[in-house]
Amino acid sequence: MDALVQLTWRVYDILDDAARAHDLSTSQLRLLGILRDREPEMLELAGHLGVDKSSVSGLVDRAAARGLVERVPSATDRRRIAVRLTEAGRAQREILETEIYTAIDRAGLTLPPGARSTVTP
Amino acid sequence: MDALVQLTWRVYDILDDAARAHDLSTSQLRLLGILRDREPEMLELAGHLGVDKSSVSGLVDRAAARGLVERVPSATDRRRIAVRLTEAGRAQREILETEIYTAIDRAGLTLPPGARSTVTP
DNA sequence: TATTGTTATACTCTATAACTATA
DNA sequence: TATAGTTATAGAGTATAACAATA
Repeated sequence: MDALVQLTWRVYDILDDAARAHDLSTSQLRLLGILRDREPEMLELAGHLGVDKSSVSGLVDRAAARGLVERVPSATDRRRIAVRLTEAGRAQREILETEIYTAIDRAGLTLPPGARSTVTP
Repeated sequence: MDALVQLTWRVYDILDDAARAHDLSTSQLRLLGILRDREPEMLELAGHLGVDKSSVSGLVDRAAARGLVERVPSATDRRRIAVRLTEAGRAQREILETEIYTAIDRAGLTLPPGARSTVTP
C-alpha cells in the first residue's frame, strides 16, 4: 500500500522533470495530456483537472500564450468555450510522452501486465 | 505504460484531497511522509523533495508555524540544521496515512502483490 | 574559500468572491 | 434567475541570485 504512494511520488518526479525540461509545469503537462483526445469546455476541463474553473482560466491563458492550446467558442451557446490542442501543442505533447516513457523505463518503473487491468478500470 | 501515468494522477489526486481536507498541501504531506523515519538536514531534505534548498526554508517555516515540525541545530556544525516531526506532526501524519489508505482502497487502486517488488527497488 | 541556510524577487498555481455576458 | 467564463485578490510553492554565518 505504501508502495503505491512511493511509486506515485517517483513517477510524479519524472513527470515534473520532463515538464521542467521544456519549461512547463506539471499542470501544463497534465493539461496537454487531457486534451490529447478531448475538446472539453472550461467547466468540463476543470472537472478533469480537479481544480476550480477560475484556475482553468489562467492555466489555459498561459498555455494559449505559448501557442499550445486554443479557445474555440461554441456556435450555439455564446457563453461556452471549448479548448483544444494546437498543432504545436500536439507535437509538444508527443515529445513529452516519448521522454516520459523513456525516463520511466530507465527508472525500471514498469507495471507488470497483470497490474494494468487492476489499476485502470 | 500510459496506465502508470494515469495511475499516478489518480493517486496524486487522492493525496491532494486528503491533504486539503486538513488544510495542507501535497508538499506539506510529502514533507511529513519523508520525516516519518528520518531527521534530515535542510540540504538533504531538499534532495528528498527534489526542490531547491531555498524552497525548503519556506516549506519548513510554514510546517513549523503549524507545529508539525521543528528545527534542530547541529551540536558540532553551527551551519547545519536538522528537521524532525513534532508529536503533533507525527499524529497528523498517521491520521493522513489512514485516510489515504482508505481512499486508495475505496478507489480500488491496489497494486497486486507481484507488482510491489517490481515497483519499489 | 567553500558550505549551509536564509532572504529578496518573480512567476505559476490555486481558491474564493465578485463580476460580465448569455441563456 | 441560472449558468459559463473571467477577473481581483491572497496565499502557497517554486527557482534564481544575493546574502550571512560558519567551517
